[in-house]
Amino acid sequence: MNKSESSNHSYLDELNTVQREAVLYTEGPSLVIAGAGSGKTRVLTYKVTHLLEQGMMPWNILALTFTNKAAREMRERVSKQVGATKGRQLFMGTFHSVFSRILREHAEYLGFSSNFTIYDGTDSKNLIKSIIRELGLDEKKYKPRNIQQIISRAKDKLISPEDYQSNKELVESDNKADLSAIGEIYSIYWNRCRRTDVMDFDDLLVNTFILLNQHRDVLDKYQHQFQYILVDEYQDTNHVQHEIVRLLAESHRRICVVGDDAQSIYSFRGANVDNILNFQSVFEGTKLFKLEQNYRSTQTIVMAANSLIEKNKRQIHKEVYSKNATGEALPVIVGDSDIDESYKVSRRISSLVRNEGIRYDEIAVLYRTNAQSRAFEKAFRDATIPYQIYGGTSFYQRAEIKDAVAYMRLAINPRDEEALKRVINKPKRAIGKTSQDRCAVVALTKGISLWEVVNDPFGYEVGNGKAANERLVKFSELIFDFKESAKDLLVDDWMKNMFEKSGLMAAYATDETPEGISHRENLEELLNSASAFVAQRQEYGDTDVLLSDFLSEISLMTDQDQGDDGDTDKVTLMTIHAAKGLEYPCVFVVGLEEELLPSRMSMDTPRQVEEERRLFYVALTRAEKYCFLSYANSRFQNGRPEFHAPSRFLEEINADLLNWSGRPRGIRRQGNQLFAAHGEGIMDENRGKRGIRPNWDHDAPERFGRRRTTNERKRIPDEALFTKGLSNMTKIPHVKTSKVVAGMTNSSTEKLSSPTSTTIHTGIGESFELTVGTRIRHNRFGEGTVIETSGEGPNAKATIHFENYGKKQLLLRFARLEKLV
DNA sequence: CCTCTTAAACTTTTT
DNA sequence: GTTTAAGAGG
Repeated sequence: MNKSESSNHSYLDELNTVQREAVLYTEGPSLVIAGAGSGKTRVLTYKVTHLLEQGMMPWNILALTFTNKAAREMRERVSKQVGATKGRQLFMGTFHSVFSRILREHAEYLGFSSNFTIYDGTDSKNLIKSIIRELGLDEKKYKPRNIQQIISRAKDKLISPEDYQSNKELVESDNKADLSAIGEIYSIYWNRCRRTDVMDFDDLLVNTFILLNQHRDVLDKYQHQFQYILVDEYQDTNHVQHEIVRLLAESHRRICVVGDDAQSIYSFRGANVDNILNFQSVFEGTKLFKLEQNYRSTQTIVMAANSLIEKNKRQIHKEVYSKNATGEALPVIVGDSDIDESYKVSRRISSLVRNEGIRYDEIAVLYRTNAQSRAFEKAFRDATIPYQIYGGTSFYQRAEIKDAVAYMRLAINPRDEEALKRVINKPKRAIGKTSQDRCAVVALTKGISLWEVVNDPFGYEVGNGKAANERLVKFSELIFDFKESAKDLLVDDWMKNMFEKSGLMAAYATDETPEGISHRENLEELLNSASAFVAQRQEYGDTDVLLSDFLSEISLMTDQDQGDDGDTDKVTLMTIHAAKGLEYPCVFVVGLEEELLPSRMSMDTPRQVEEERRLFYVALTRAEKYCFLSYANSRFQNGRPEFHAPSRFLEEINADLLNWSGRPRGIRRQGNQLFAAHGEGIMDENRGKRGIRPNWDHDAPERFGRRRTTNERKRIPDEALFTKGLSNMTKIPHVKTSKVVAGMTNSSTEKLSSPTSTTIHTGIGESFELTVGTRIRHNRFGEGTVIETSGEGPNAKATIHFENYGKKQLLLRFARLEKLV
């Protein structure tokens, strides 16, 4: 599809008729309904390019997305067309990041400082929790998470605490639920945030709305500045986002929103499909463009997805079609258990790689809940399939990083209570719960911030002993020092200083446990990222790169935004939500069972089920060539195996488009020892659990594409891994995937070659020895080499150098190691 | 005031 | 099965 880029308007040749019309229409409001895989991003980026070529200045274009990643990618693609300078000047980002910029600029209008703190979900939940406690309410009844959700929904709908408490329906329904204090909690939460110069994620939107709605001059400024507005994924906007967009665009009405109602999957977070369904009536005279040709998937996949989604009632009618290859019916894989499912999928993947020439990085496994990843991780490790997981705990969620960030936040805004509580006694300063509680009580009764009390515990007569108060003063002086130095030190220098003076690094300095080492490394990584940030900003001529700059940058980062892990050849595992907007040649949609997809939490109302159906639709339409579906007859959930029927959505797909047969042809025909060996691994895995045996007859697709010849097979990218596995099998078959289940003994006398070696006994009568130089694999740290062994029996330890995590000492009793050969 | 042990909740999705 | 939080004991 890519043509030469010599001509200025070459990009128009790369568009079909509707796409081109959508790009060229810039006079009034437009709505682009973009079916899955219909070139939505292409339209958006070319539209920006087109506006720039018409002579519009980049800073006059506002483009809003939902993820930093989407914004970054769009900017990159536009930059390729118009150059990096213009690309950089575009006003492009997530709702939250763009609005936080605007808010910092005009914070004083709202009674905030320009350095206000942004609370993440955990912070706001903790604050709500303390408020519930302060009010003497029962935490079992007022579940912080639940209350947080209710407050968040209220904010989405622009319901202020006053509105909330004077709204009869809300008050009544809360009373009925015996949760009559919610309004009060909301009100206290709201005021506490203001008093401590804090905004949560919702506030970034709500306060932007208030700013624009109540301050005509500010609204004028931005209406004038943003001469054209583009919004991506409009189906995922909530009410307040919609209202802000409406305000910004109402004067010139040069706005283009793009989205697909069939892919609306965030209503649990307040997204309202009505925003896109009613867009034409909000902006009268809106031009509607429907992108219906799918360029991504085979005809079969598109038809399967269509047959599913047409079961939804509320939607904008469209007919997505594909002119790609017909493709094959979607194979359905049935597992006896969740474990069996994962092994069948893993074998199918191995087969695709070996026989179809598919690379690992062309494959994605999509599931409803993160918890489902575990079984696949295990199966992939056993089959030596490289993989990476999207989501999970992000860098910024790690305890030591949160500690460091808390110090950073305190230095910018000492009134930040959550940060203060987090590090006031970290590392240990002998400021215990009692001292803290006394301060909190004084702050509460006097209506001042915790920080003020900590600052002057003597003056406020906190009630602590002299020594305790002195420790508080010492801490406040430390923070004050950080605050001062943050004004002129470069972030990375500041951070180095903070690590030392706070004692954060020292706390881990002598800790030689793997955890301690990892904490140090993470802190160093944070420092590195600060240095990189400084370097990058300085490249653009910014000389003073201060803590406040860095902090506002990372406050809106999420796990989605990092660790693309390079372009390594790995299978990707992620939730369906995380997969939105992505595409893969080969997709496995797994766990297609009732109460999982649809989720048990979302099957009460038709509306919820429709959203679950859309979720499945999103999953299906990620696939380009191959789309496998799978479910398990039983699954470990809540500690016990549960049995669920196959998902109703499977039956909703046109039966002709599914392939249930799954007769094996691949395995035996290949006559490959490697596979058989993996089979043993599977049996070992299942033995003693539920007596599950691998069922060979269900593996391997009926027939998928053309088989590779032997010669072709030799050229596949992952040859090295393949042969490694083979030689593995021929040499020490039974040891390959042996797991450490029981303890181990020191058997140094037996080994002549190495004075220190440790035998690991596995639970199934096998054992292997750990000697210096042994290659092993660890659950979390990946592959590594044994450098040293020590200790005996239950205290046996090994020092191992991991390729990705460096040197770590592991207590073998706990470390589940696999030996690699 | 700190640390270790035990208990509980948790698993739907996230800017 | 995991991780985080509360409680007891030192």
